Amino acid sequence: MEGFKKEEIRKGPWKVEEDEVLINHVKKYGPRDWSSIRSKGLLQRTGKSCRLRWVNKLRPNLKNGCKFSAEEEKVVIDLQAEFGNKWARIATYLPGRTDNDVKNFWSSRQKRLARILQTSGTPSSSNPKQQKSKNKVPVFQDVPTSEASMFGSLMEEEASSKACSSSYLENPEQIRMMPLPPLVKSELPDCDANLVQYEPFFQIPQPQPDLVFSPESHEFLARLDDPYFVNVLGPVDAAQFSLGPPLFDPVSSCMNSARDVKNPVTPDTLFDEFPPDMFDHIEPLPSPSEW
DNA sequence: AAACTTAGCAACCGCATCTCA
DNA sequence: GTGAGATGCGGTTGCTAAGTT
Repeated sequence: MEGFKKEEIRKGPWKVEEDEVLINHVKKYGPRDWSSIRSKGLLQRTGKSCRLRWVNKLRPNLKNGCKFSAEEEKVVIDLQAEFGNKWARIATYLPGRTDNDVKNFWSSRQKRLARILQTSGTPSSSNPKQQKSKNKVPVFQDVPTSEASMFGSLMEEEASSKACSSSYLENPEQIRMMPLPPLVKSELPDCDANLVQYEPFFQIPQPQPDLVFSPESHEFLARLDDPYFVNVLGPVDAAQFSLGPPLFDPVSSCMNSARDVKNPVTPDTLFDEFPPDMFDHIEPLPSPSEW
């Protein structure tokens, strides 16, 4: 029985003792030879599992338990637009974040967005109470992934930039014109104290009782089912969002305060294609500090 | 207070790529 | 050149805490 147990591969949550063993292994041999941990009988975990645990939780200097700051959010959004779902690559621009962190962050964000989309697409259910429940998170089944992803970014950025000023996405001129709100230190306990977030300073108009989409909005929503949606919109591709080193240094940017957002190289121009009342009825999103 | 929903996170799985004998 | 094992990556799942009804 004992021998049988030793053959078993343990799965599920890691115990503190297991973490200690893993840490000791890394101290001795470095972050490699993961499979030898099991073959030596140190842990009943696969090499893959050990590596994942180390990379995602035990590695030094991880920002565990710290929510994404507005700046980190911006970096993820920008780099996702440029690289696509290359989470590991994106994570290299975010000190202390893992690909898993980025992936989870993006996934949550997309779900939120999908809900907003669904809500906004059904004007008849403008009752907020109805909207909050019953809304199974829709997957973008009718919209090809790339389009859904792209649209996802943009939709929410528009909403969040108004709702919580998470970082950017008003056009540069507007940003320059905007009186800066008072800065508040993030109150998240484990976070980098240097990270500063804005208090919300935009207000989204409350939903109208009888919401009516403009003809432009109807046309736009109809396009969501069009597999060639992106083509319809014109030359919108990742390259357009490219930030390029001269304009943007994600590493330093994410370590600086939100005040330093001065390179609004964003998909703003794309919004020119959107009907102006497209987002009028969207409820404000909570600021990132409230997630 | 209980039931239900949602968001966030940790971990697993399968596939791709790399390394090395 | 090739095959096996190790490693890396992205997608997905399942659990839990918090919020809502």
